[in-house]
Amino acid sequence: MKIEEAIKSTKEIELPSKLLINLMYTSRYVEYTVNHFKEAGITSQQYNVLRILRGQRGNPANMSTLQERMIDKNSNTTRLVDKLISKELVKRQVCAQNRRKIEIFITKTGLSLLEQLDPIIKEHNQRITKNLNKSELENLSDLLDKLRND
Amino acid sequence: MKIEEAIKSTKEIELPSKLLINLMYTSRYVEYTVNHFKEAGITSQQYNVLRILRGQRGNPANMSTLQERMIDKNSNTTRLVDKLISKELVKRQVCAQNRRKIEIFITKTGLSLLEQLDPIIKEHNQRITKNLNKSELENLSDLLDKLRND
DNA sequence: ATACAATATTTGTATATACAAATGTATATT
DNA sequence: AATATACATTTGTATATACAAATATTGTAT
Repeated sequence: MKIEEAIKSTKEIELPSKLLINLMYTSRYVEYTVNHFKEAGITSQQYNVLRILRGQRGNPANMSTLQERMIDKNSNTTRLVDKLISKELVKRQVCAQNRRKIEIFITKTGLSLLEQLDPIIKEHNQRITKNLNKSELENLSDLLDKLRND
Repeated sequence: MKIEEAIKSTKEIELPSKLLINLMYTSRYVEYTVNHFKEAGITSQQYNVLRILRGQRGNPANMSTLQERMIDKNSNTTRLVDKLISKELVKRQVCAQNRRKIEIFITKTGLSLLEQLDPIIKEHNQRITKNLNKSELENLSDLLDKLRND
């Protein structure tokens, strides 16, 4: 379905606006199809933080690093991490070198939650992008990169 | 900047996941660049509702129509409309034919707020998409349509 | 050493969102 | 007509988000 149809727009929208609406609409569409996180008892933001922490391969990340790498940068990282701590998926400790900094580590429990989600998410991601072949996926990703290029 | 760089991913991500991350990241990126709404005292969801109502050209929309056409469908439409009413940007009345339904109209104040925002948003949308030429924009929009096609 | 600015994170408070349950209205069935 | 079912929206409640102000720590200049 073309985006104009999807949002039932009557009159023609100019190209830049149309594209941006399409971008946000499609992004929301993709997010709505995901419910693995809810089943696992976390939010997508929390998942995102866990992924960043796993990517650290044993090294801790501090708050500012998390904030910088998160897809949705507007969340309140302190409270987001609080939630993960209460679920025992991460732990926190004050940085010995600089006590303003906090070091966040993913726990064993956190890692095994991710491992449990990995195949489900992989399968889902393939399914949701199934209409596009490899070169279209690459093309689309490149165009998004180019859009952001500032 | 390539998406891997943007989110500082160390190891290679498979294409479908990479694309979906890029999609969400870029969508958020675009949203963060917008602050006209805040200046106008509304949220982007509220703006979205106002746009839908203007698109009705004098005809009312009811709650379910708004919900269906909104970019972000998970908002609580009742309360969102409540906010707009308190700002006198829309008005609501019970449908005479079917009193379960509520008819929402945009007010003169709502319309002139949109008119005031129109050129600002148009200019901004052009600026934020300036790295892509016409055919790239079309191509990108088509790929997003194709992705969603179910 | 003291004062001051810079950095890193947390907290307070207001607002928004998610989602199930409740309400009120219309339509269909007996 | 009474009852059940479907429909459209609202409300309750828990949680999340936004963002400014506060706190704590460090580095730097006097």
